[in-house]
Amino acid sequence: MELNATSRVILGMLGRRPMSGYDIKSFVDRSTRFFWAASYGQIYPELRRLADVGLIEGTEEPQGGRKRISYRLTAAGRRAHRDWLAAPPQIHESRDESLLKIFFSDFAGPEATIAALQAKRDQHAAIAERLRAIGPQHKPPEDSALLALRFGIAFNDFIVAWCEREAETARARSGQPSVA
Amino acid sequence: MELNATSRVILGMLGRRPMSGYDIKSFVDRSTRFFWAASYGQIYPELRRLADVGLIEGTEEPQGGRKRISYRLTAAGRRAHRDWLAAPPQIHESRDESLLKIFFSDFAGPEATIAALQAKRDQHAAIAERLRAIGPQHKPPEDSALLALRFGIAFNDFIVAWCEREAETARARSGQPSVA
DNA sequence: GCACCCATGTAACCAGTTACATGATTTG
DNA sequence: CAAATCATGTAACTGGTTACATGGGTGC
Repeated sequence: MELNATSRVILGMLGRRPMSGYDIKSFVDRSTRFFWAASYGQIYPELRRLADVGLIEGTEEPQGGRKRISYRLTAAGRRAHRDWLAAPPQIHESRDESLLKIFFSDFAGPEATIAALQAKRDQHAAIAERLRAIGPQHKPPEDSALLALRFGIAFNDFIVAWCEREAETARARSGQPSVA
Repeated sequence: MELNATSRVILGMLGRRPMSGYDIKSFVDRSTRFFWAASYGQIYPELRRLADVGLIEGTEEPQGGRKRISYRLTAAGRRAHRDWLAAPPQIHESRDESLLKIFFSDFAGPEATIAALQAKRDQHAAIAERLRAIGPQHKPPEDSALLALRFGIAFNDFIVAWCEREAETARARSGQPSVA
């Protein structure tokens, strides 16, 4: 029963605590979004499929007249999630337009390379800032989730520093003195 | 005339030199693949579309009885490419299964977190190695392409070091002494 | 002669986003 | 009472990969 990409994050989230589809979506948006997104169009059909194959089970828990289905892992679901965790990671895709621009930038001259480096710098500085902002709000929920957050921050900070350094040397090379 | 994602890499490649669809595909596979992939199923239809809207033009240059269409940028294509380079980067997507595993790893206990860190480390060490291998083969073709390569290497090296550091502290925390 | 590379192209499929429909509840 | 939020769900679309079909050229 080949699990697809979205089911990984669903199983993972339900491994933390029972959740509704809505909960999963909003939690993903506040946590894994930067390296693993999911939309309603994926989540709801996938929840049904996972329930059909017995990896999760849903119980209706309406809040007043507002319907709500809370899902949790079954024993088989816990096993599947554990097995996935133990298996070597496969997927590592990225589409990085800022890096593509750097790659091609000398088509428009050395100033374009510097501009592309600065644009990338700014982009990652903004992400690092957003990641820092979500840090304190969740008080230590689970260790490894915070570890992933720390990774995101460290990693974006690294890119900011790298871009600054390279822009500096590129600026120096193209004759313009560095700071003033 | 909204350009799609694949057309960016096509325009960029043709900005370096005239190429066939086959050339583009194999060059992408040896260069931008890690941060911007493209498949034949995207490239060939897109070449036709770009030619239809006048951003590129193709000339048939059969090599013996083997057919071959070489494409190059038109003036409009050069303009479009330059405009794109100058615009702020938008797309920055990633799907990182190794980080998702770190995120969820404490579901299976602290040893699982350490294992996930090591798995991520190994993955990026392998990528860094592959990037280093392609470095010298292309002797400085264009500066900014090499800059992007250097970015890939630095960035993967950083992740390797980060994972090692975190695995170390995690190991120390879980009682097992670090090296021996 | 076989395997492999050059070269173009498409059909079938899969994954995923966007935008909408629907409706209850809460909050200002 | 309006707007935001909770909540589920789907249809239409977009983007993309995989796998195949086709055929000539090159090297062993």
